[in-house]
Amino acid sequence: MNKPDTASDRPEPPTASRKEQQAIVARDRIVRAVIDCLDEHGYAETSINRIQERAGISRGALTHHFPSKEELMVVTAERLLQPTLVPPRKGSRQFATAEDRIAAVEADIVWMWEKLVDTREGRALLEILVATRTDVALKGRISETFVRWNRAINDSLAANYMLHGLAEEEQRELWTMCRVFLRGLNTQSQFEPDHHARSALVRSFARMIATRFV
Amino acid sequence: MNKPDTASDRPEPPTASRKEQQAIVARDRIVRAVIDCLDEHGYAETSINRIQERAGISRGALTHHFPSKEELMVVTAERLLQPTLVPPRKGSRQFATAEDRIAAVEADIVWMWEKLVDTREGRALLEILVATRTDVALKGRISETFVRWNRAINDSLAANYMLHGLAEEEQRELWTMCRVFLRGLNTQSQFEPDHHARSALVRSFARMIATRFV
DNA sequence: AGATACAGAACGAACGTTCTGTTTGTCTAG
DNA sequence: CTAGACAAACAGAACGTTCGTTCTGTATCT
Repeated sequence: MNKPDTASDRPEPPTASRKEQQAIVARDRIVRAVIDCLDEHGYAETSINRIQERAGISRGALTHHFPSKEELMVVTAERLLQPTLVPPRKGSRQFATAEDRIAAVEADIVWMWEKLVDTREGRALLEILVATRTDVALKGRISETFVRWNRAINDSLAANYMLHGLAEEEQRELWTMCRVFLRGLNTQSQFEPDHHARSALVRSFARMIATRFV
Repeated sequence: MNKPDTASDRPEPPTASRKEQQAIVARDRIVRAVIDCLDEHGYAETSINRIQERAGISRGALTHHFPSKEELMVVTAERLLQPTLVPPRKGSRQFATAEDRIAAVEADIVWMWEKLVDTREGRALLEILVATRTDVALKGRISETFVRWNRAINDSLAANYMLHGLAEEEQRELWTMCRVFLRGLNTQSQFEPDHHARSALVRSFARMIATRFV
């Protein structure tokens, strides 16, 4: 994306020209509209018409930036995955006591639920995820992205909480369980409409997982 | 499916007439086709045309038994939920030692994954579940069914493993975590295509949960 | 006879894509 | 500095297809 410009000579900064900036803004509006539509209406009811209407742009502009619906979903999926790679708290951390570590892990799991999963973006991603399972064209385009993301976030999380007494493989497994659980929780509202009950479930689960970090 | 006919005489059993039986068979074929389509093509691509083709019946027959697509999904959802209410092993159980109970819980969680969740039916249910989140008409028809099912299965599971040393509320919470986790695992194949790795994750999770049953 | 099971044509609406214009920055020759 | 060619950004009509529903008609069982 960005050129690795050295500081020395920079006649042209990575400044986007007016036209480029215009395009970036438009694409952003569109992707934002896709996310909103996926959250509010689900994958099956997220049509080009609806996206166009939501984004407040013309049909021509939409098809200009995204020639096909598949392209739209691929870009949106990548946009949704990208910010979740940032670790909950910046930098690697040192913990004085085991309790400190447990409390930190527990808090971060709750944070993931509230800020990453139980959000418009989290629900939109789930819609794409479920749709990708059966859409071969979509799968061919983004399945590799999903796999890479999975590895990246595993490494990122493990590095942040690295514990010498516990096998690295087991720590990765625990974090994977977290992601799987939180994703499943996004469908639990059908069975348990009470939002507070689901929050309590997250906390219980977080505590259970955290205590496994010896 | 099969009548439990005893060989002797049965003058007026709840025997369905020929026409009724015909209808039952047809409806069954259709629901079966819906489940297959949901598993193979997802909710968005499960059209009336496809269902009709898959079931091998005419358009008229389909609309006769199910006047609308919504009706089709409601009936299918109920059909999918019903068998999962059966406890993994019949009858209430007594456990001599704590290890026995742990092993039993662990085995049953793996059983749930293999026989209920990681199946055509499990994936089809997930499709309906996700679609129901945003489809208000569908939600209005079956959301109550989902809530009732959740209560029923909670009671069923808790009754089967009732442990006096552990608060009932906590046991229900653990079983809920199981269902949420397994449901989430059905979307994990996008990130972790290796089926064996997911099986290993189920076993690790099952062991973790089981050991919580003190 | 009358209801039920089935068959298939016909419906308008909405889908995603493709196409032809029009406007608007960008870049370059003079 | 500017005229003008050119490409990108945008607008919207039109495409053929498929969607779910409605309908008229026929066969079969009660």
